[in-house]
This record gives sequence, structure tokens and C-alpha cells, in this order.
Amino acid sequence: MHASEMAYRALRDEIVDWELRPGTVLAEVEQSVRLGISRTPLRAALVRLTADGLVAPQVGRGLVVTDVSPQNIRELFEVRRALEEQAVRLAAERGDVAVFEVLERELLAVSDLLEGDDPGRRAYYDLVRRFDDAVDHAVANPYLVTALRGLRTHLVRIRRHAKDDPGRLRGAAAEHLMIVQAIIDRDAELAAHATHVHLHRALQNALAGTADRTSGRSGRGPDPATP
Amino acid sequence: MHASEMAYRALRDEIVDWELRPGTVLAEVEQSVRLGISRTPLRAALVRLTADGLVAPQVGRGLVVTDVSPQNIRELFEVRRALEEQAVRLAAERGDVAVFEVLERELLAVSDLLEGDDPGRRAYYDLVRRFDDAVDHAVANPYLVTALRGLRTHLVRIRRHAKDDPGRLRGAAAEHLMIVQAIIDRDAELAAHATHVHLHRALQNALAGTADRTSGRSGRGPDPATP
DNA sequence: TATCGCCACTGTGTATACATTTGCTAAGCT
DNA sequence: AGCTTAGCAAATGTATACACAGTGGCGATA
Repeated sequence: MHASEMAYRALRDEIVDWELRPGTVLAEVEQSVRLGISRTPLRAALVRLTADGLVAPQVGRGLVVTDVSPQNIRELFEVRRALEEQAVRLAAERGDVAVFEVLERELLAVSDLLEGDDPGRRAYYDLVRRFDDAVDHAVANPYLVTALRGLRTHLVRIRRHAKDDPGRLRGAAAEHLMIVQAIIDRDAELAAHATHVHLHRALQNALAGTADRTSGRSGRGPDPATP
Repeated sequence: MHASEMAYRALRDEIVDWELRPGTVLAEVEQSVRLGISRTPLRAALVRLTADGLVAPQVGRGLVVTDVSPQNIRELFEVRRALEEQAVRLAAERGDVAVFEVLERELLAVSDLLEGDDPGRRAYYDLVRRFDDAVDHAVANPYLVTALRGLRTHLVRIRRHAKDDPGRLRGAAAEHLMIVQAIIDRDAELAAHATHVHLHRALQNALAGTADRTSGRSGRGPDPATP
């Protein structure tokens, strides 16, 4: 495995897991020493992270981990709405019904998993991931899938700080079930509208969960001294 | 100006202008000596071009300029539909009406420009660019604008080989006028539907113009020997 | 003559050394 | 006392050298 690929995944995962918090400066020498590689492959990783929007150049301080503000979340969801509605539309037109029927059965049984304990939640997130993969496979559009995957990286980072209480998870499961059934019925418009509703709820939940738990900086104002 | 930035722009423009045709192998040493820089900044440029989807790694031959097949064009337009419809929706909600009223007047006068000669066509393309900029400014969403800009790079490359006859340009101008008027009326749904129609026509035109003028490779099959 | 194996060459991946730019600090002058 | 300038230091941008992997060609053997 290439060092640059390893560095990219390591940094991306640390950013998504909030181990590298928004505003953290990623100095090249510091990170290359920490990851045990040279500056050259590290720079390749940083270029990719910049393209992903997970880090951004800041005027006087080099590359910093991008902020997650309510404003950022709203903007991200505006793009997400566009891409995911299109994706489920195409999935409804082209998808393999049998694949989504399996997901339907699992979603119908998911309430049993969500009785509050953590392993059940993990199983639910895994089911959502399989749903996403099924949609990706159904749309069969590399450009769209690439864009969606980039978005999902940001969304996972947001979710790490949003509180998904069991009630919300049951709601989300019901919304996903609606989408899956629309795809099975090959009803593209219903699938798109159900996705719209789902994302509206998800945005409300994300904003409620993170509004007062972000890094504190809005991303625009001056940097309060943090000695 | 940084060498890596210069190399990125030079290679991107050459790919968009079809000077570097699809299938061209971009060897690092070869390109670095050609551009008069070292391999290090060139590699940064290539990473960015890969993220843009203008070049892609191929198994045994390093990075090659990506192909433009009818299939690619259809896939690109599926993403474009999603993003541009969302963009004009948001522009209709948030845009500065005065800005779009200026564009409306220019679009009403554009038929005079399109009497077949090349300077008029140039002026029309410039007007479309100003329309795109106005939409970008109105949506005020960095994620969406970044995605749209990346798409437009591909679209310019496609347009370079599509034949935009005066009839099509007049049609496109009429469609743009419809979108602009919908934005002025703050009718988001009308703007989105008008954009859908416009992109449908644009896709038809792009496919008609490039179906038998691509590089010849479909992008999936084996490489026919070209000695 | 055909096939298999080895050698050489080309090209990418990585590391390190060097240069340039930018920001911070200190000192001197107004 | 405050502002400006100069110098230093650190970090990024760039270049080059080296190592390894992959591929193609050539030769030998069956």
C-alpha cells in the first residue's frame, strides 16, 4: 500500500472522527513525522483532502481542518438534496427490484434492532450503508456516485456530533422504508419526494444536535485568541 | 504564481481544448520537461486533474486523459440536471432580481448577435458565462458552486466538439431567457422545469454533435492497437 | 518454431536537500 | 511611546536523487 494513500485515509478518518477538530492546523513537517512518512506523499494526501473540502488553505496559517457550522450543514444538505433525489430517481428507473426487496425486509425488521442499545444502532447504520451501496450500484453513474461518496464523508463527520436518539432512528428507518418501497414500485417521483422529506427531517435533526456543539467558530469571524 | 498552479491550469486548458486528446498518456517526466518544471509540482497538478475527473489512472499505462463517449455525456448530464435545477431553484429564491433583469434585456437582444458570424457567437457564450456567474453568486453555496464549476469544465470540453449551429444557439438563448424570467418572478419550480427542458435539448444537441466524433474508444473495451 | 524465463529499461513512489516567501520580533528613530 | 523597518526563523514550494515495480524484448531450450 502506498504511503500517500495510507496518509490520506488516516487523516480523512481522523477528521471524520473529530480527532482532528475543525480549525486544527495541518503543518506538513508535523504530520509527516507523526505518520512516519516523508513530506512528498503527505502533500499528495493533503491535496486530495483539499479537493474533498475536508481541509482548506487559510491565509496565514496554512491548511486547516474545515469548520462545521450550522450554515455549512445547511449548504451541504442543499447539495445533498439535489444529488440524492436524482440518485433515487435513477435507482427507481434502473434498479434491481430484488436487491431492494431484501432491504425492505430488513428495514421492516429494524425496529427490533433499535431498542436503544448500541450494537443495534451499529447494525442500523450498517443497513443504511448497504442501502447507499445499493443505490450507488443501481444508478451506475460514476460521476454521480463519486459526488455522493464525497458528500457522505462530510455527513458522517456531522453525524458523529449529532445525537441520533432511538426515536429519530426509528423515524429515519420508516423514511428509508418509504424510499425503498417507492424504488421497488419503480415510482421515481415518489422516491424523490420521500427522499426530500427524509433529508428535511435529517437536516432538522443535524441542526438540533450540533447547533451549540460545533467548534464555536462560525467560520467567518476573527479567530478568538486560544492560548 | 506557483508552478503547480500554472501546470494545473495549462494541462486543464489543453485537455479542455482537445490539444491533449482522450487516451493521451501523461507521463510525469515528459510533461514536466515540456512545461519546464520539476516532477513534484507536476504531480500536485495531476492529483487535482484526477480529482476533477479529467485524467484517470489506467492499469499499465499511468495517467491518461479521460474519454468523452456518448455514455459519459449522458452520465454527466444526469448530474448536471440535479445540480443546475437545484441551483436555479435557489437563485429564484435568493437572487438579486436587478442582476437577472439586466441579463433578461441582454438575452432579448441576443438574436441580433447570432446572425451566424463567429464574434456574435463568442459574445453569446460570454453572456451564458455571465448568467452562470450570476446564478453562482445568487445561490451563495460554496459546495454547490464548486461542484457546478467542476462540471462546467467537462461541459466546455464537450462543447468544443459539439456543433452549435445558429439555430441551436437561438433555441438555447430562448431557453435561457425562460429561466431568467422565472428567476425574476421568483418562481423556483418554473425555473427548475425550464432548466430541465434546456438541459434535455442541450443533451440531445451534444449527443448529435459528438456521437461519431469522439476518440473512437467507448471507454470500456480493450485498446485497439494504434501504432 | 514456440514458449518460458531472465534481464534491462522505463516510469512511478518516496525521501531529502535547497530556496523562497511570509510572519514575527526586536530595535531604532521620530 | 508608538510606529516602522530590518533581520531571523519557520514553513511551504521546488528540485533532484534513489529505490522498486512492472513491462517488454531477447535469448535459450524443448
